[in-house]
Amino acid sequence: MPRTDSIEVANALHRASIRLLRMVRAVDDQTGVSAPKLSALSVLTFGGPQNLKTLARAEQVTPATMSKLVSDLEAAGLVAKRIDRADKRGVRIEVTAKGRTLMEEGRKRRLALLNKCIAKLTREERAQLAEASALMMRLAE
Amino acid sequence: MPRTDSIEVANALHRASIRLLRMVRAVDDQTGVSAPKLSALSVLTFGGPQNLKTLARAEQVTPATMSKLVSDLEAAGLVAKRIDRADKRGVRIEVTAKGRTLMEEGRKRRLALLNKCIAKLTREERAQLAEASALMMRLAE
DNA sequence: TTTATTAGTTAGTCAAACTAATTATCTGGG
DNA sequence: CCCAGATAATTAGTTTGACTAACTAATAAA
Repeated sequence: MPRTDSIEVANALHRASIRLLRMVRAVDDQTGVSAPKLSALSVLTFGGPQNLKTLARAEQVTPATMSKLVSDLEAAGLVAKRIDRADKRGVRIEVTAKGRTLMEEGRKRRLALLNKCIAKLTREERAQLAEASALMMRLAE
Repeated sequence: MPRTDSIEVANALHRASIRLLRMVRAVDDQTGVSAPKLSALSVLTFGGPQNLKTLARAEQVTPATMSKLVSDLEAAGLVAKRIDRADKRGVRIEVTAKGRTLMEEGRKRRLALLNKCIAKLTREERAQLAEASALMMRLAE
């Protein structure tokens, strides 16, 4: 039975989170695209086309930082930029077919990894983790 | 009732982990010491004095990277280095009193944050998170 | 219509990661 | 016993991603 006082729970969660993210990153590295770029690409894939400022805020970086990430993604052919017709200062950034393919391959790789670990858990344990995720989101609100 | 298939659980955990670490980092930033340095300091505090190679492995960085982190920590008076008597190639790195104080203050700040969130959970929810942490560690083995 | 604001980019800086090369020390096989 | 090779740490140099500040271009407001 694990300890349930705040500080112990927090430390355990902290360590576990670090480990988990490290494992996922190892798989994502295989795409050849860095984590910050992959993350931005993911936002564009699942959140749809958007302008630079919105994307920067979603990723919690400055517009200047995002500008560079996006221009690198564009050079790699993973996103396309187009000037916003309504406001010519703005750009509309969207994922290309190549970008989508890369994301899909990443998803497959991640799934392959999962079949080697999460699948080993029982249905009950998976449910436990799913509920814990919801609690963690509530915590960090 | 959250979904329990692998890919959904994994995505939920991934997002939750990112959020949680981001929240903790905001507090740790107040120490004025960067996350990588703070992490190394933590290993030294709880794992005791050790040589550079061991510390580098614990933090999963190259000895070259750790060498710089440690020399910065030394310049800040948070750790002390001493040549190993048994093997003069090696150094013994240990936390100073100042380093311990900083860690302790960090712990207090983190606790203060926790009293504003984890404490809001019920005893049962905390137990749930504690068990989930253990599962996450098993996942990432 | 002039002034202020907003969107994005560019330039320059910094920290932290890496690899490769260097220095100093240790160790084992002839 | 001693030298060749291994090992510990550091140093040099590069890359990436973060920042701020300064800039251009376009829009909004006075």
